[in-house]
Amino acid sequence: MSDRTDKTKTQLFQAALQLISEQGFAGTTVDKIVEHAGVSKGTVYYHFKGKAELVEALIDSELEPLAERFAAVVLASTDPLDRVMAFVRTELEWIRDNREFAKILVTELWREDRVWRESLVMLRGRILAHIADAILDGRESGAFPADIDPDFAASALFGMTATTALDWLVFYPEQPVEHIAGQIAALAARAVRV
Amino acid sequence: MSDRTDKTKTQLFQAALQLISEQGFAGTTVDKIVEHAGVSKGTVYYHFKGKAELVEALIDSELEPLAERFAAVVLASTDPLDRVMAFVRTELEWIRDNREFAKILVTELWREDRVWRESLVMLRGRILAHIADAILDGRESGAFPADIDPDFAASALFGMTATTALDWLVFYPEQPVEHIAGQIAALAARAVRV
Amino acid sequence: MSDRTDKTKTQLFQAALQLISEQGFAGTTVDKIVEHAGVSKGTVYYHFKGKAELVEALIDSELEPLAERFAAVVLASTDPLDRVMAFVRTELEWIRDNREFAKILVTELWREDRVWRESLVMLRGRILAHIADAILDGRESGAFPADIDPDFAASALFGMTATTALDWLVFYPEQPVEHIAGQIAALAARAVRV
Amino acid sequence: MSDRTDKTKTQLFQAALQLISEQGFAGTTVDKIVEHAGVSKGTVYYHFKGKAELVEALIDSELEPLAERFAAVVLASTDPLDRVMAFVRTELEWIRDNREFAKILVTELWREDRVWRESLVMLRGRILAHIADAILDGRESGAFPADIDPDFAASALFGMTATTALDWLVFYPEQPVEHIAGQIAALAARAVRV
DNA sequence: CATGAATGAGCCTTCATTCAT
DNA sequence: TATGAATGAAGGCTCATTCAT
Repeated sequence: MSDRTDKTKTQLFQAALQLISEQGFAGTTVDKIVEHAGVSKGTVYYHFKGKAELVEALIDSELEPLAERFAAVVLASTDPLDRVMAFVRTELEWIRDNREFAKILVTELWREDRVWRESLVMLRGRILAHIADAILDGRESGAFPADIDPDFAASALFGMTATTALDWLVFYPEQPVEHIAGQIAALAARAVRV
Repeated sequence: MSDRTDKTKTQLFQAALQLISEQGFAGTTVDKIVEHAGVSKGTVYYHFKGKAELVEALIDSELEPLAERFAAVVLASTDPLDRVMAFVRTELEWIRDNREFAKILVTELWREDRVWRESLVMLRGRILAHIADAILDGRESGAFPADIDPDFAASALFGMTATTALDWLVFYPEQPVEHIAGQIAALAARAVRV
Repeated sequence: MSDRTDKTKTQLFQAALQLISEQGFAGTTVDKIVEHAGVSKGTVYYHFKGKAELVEALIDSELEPLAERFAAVVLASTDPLDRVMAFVRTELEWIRDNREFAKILVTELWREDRVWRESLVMLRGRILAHIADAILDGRESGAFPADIDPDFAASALFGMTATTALDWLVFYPEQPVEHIAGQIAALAARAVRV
Repeated sequence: MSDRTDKTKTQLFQAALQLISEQGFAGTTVDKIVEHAGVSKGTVYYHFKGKAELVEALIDSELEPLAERFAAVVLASTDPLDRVMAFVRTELEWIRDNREFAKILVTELWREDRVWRESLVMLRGRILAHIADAILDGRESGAFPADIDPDFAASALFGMTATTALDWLVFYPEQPVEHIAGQIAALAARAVRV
């Protein structure tokens, strides 16, 4: 992949990311994307099979670093609760910094007719595996309830954090992030402890 | 509103509900709806201003009973924890029985370009107010932590239940509902304890 | 099918026929057709599944009368040679009067990727069956050679007439039709004699 | 023209010939051709003015040998009927061996909007001249009818052979070639004899 | 109250061609 | 001599909406 190709794809990704977060996938036309990116329409179809594949590539390129960040964070400690809290904090920070992209993820994750769904599901699996692992550790060491289902709890913590953060950012954006973070952390910590 | 009007609207609602739950809002054309409903295309525009208004009316007609159900459930007890748990259980049951419609709600709630968004936000407010009220009671009675933010906790419990239930129904549909219910209830109960 | 629908389809057929005979199928855009027909673009897609289906319907509507004309002509006599000559003459006249449409038929008949190919092949079969029948009669009565293959000879006479007529009309349009007719008739008559 | 240029053009010709015979001219994109030929897209425009000129050059390169073959065959004898029959047999063999290319020729010959049409028409003229010459000989020697039009008859024989052969190959490919050859030869022989 | 033919703006995509390297 | 990224005009098609009946 040449430098020129690299640059063009980056421009397309940035334009698509901004527009889709603002107007959704269906509402974002290829015309708008290329106008924003400053390239011609045919360029999209030179680099990608179509609009959907462009978005798929965009999602992949955005999510790969995210998955790695989660992995690093969760592996940074050995204490189960620390690991869970680090995970929740990281998720929260990421949503705060990528609010629009996070909205895309939530609204697209359960749609079964999207070509990039597989990417999202795979990513979700990789991320949740880390946190489920930490919960399993905590359950076995007695720090977490004996009857907790690690996979399920991981899903619950992830979803609670995501939707709550979005709710707050969308409906009450004036609230300081620290307050949200503290509240989510407190709820999460209580939810898993014995 | 005559009987004939009533019947026509009902047919349109049923067709739209089924199709949108299967193929999304954008994927559901007016043509498909009227074909399913067994009426002509012009009929939609005789009864509604357009497709969006039809969906809005549909959502209103579906959600009103839901809001009332939540209100009744939460008011049925005076014990804070009972009220919270009843709420979670009701939400779970509703998602289980209206899985596709629940998907619509989640994927549409944060989209700011939908005409029916106001309906959804209003509904969310009404529902969350009940549970926030219960949490406030619990905080004041000492049953729940003193530093819990009722609005925030309500949002968190609601979101956790919704996303987790959907996760499970979509990704692991073979899991028995009882298991999900038990795990969500346990997490929720722990999350609000002192 | 209402009167209005009838009228619209007729307009579309006329426009498509003229344009395709002038510029071929691929060269004839839907935009051009609707402009010529005086209707809007969407009308094509209201009445037909797409451009190809419009052309298919057009071909069907044009060819049906042609097939009937051939049938009537061939059945008008009982003398084998008369029947064959009447067939050749009719084919020639039709090509002379529908020169452009005839070009379409020849250039499309052997293309295997056209949706209307089946229509053309069916028509060819129906037409050739009549002439093959006449040739078989002639063979059995001794008027035609004993070893002549009726199906084959029918195909040969049909093709000879068609390509020769087109050749002359396209390459030497100044030649009087009578000369062509006489020559073709003489060749055909000799070709089947004992 | 360097060796490299030669090799590149040959690769492009081979790729184009195969693809066009399979998918037609319009269905064969420059992208497909260069991919098949293993060269880059710009190469086509370095060696040719465009797609059409590439095809024109291809047709010229393919047809030149064919024209020479016809010339040689027709000139190999002095007996008019032998010459005519040799011509028909050669045409038939060529169509049998180049079935797809023959289809291209038939479907393109009457289209007036192709840049290579001139090539085809010129070729047709050269080929038909040979056979018309033989027929003229036969007419003057009394072997053929006195009122036969040589140009016309040449066109008729050529067209009859071509369309009949294609008909058979396309619609009844299981028929042995010998049967077709015998029938065409018999028809042709009868058609021109006194 | 209902119909359904007609509309047309807007969409995604194709593809021959250009041009800087 | 060759490359391949970029171009943009043009095409077929969708679909919410209108309107005469």
